[in-house]
Amino acid sequence: MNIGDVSKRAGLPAKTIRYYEDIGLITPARDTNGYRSFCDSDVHKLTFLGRARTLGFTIENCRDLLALWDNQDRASADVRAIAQQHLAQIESKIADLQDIRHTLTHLVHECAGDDRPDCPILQRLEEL
Amino acid sequence: MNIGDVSKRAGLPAKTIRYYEDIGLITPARDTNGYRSFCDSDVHKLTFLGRARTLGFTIENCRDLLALWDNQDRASADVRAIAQQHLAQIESKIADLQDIRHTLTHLVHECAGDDRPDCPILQRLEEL
DNA sequence: CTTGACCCTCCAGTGACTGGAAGTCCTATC
DNA sequence: GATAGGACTTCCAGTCACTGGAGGGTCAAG
Repeated sequence: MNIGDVSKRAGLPAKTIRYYEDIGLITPARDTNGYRSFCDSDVHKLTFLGRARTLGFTIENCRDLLALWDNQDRASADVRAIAQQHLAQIESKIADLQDIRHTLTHLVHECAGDDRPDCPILQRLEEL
Repeated sequence: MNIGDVSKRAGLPAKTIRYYEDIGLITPARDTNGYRSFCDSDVHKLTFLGRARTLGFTIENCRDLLALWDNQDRASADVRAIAQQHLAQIESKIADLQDIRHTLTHLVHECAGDDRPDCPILQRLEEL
């Protein structure tokens, strides 16, 4: 299977797939003409990667998850640890953004938003 | 005032301050020895920038906000528009992350997290 | 006169791609 | 057989907002 088909099947841009090969996440075979020749397992891995990335796992997380996925002797605790740590990061990021949202909402509400120059947003950015 | 003092006062790393000069956000004077010589207005601007960046405004937003801040004839509506647009982006990012959190929480709860290989997290990343 | 803290510039790297140039290969049509 | 187009290849550069480090100049204290 060529990269274009795989791209459609896995839902990843061809560029991204080449990049994943570059950094060693996949190692597709090559045809005599130099074209990458993907097998089902490659497509499977790429789909897996796409899902994991959608959930915000870093590439290094993905590398670890793929290794565990490949390893039949894995302990599910190892997978869970990665997911749990990632979850904690997501939660802290949400909290940060919620703080920011709070402040911004406040500022936007306070500002008249007309053609006069007086603006509490700018004032608060000075004083905050 | 030298960059070290400004760094403390504005709460920004010296590296960042040099970078902000590089990209034209500030233009501090120079002493005869080549050292940057910051005036109060520079420090004021840098503090403003620090605040805006903390709230997640992009550098280009900051550039616009600084210009409005400098411009006594500004309309507060222009400032508000920038803040409002940014707020919308923050809110959409929060929503995305909350979706991810939802899924991840689910997965983590389902996984036994013991020394057996069976792992619903990996399964779901295949199927999802 | 030396030590150590501070300052300077310039280059490279981060993460995870993405865009584009320049060239090869395959397939279909005339 | 020529040609047009699309798909594929590699390689280089750019994104965003810094950050780290090398290699060197400057300054104040002892």
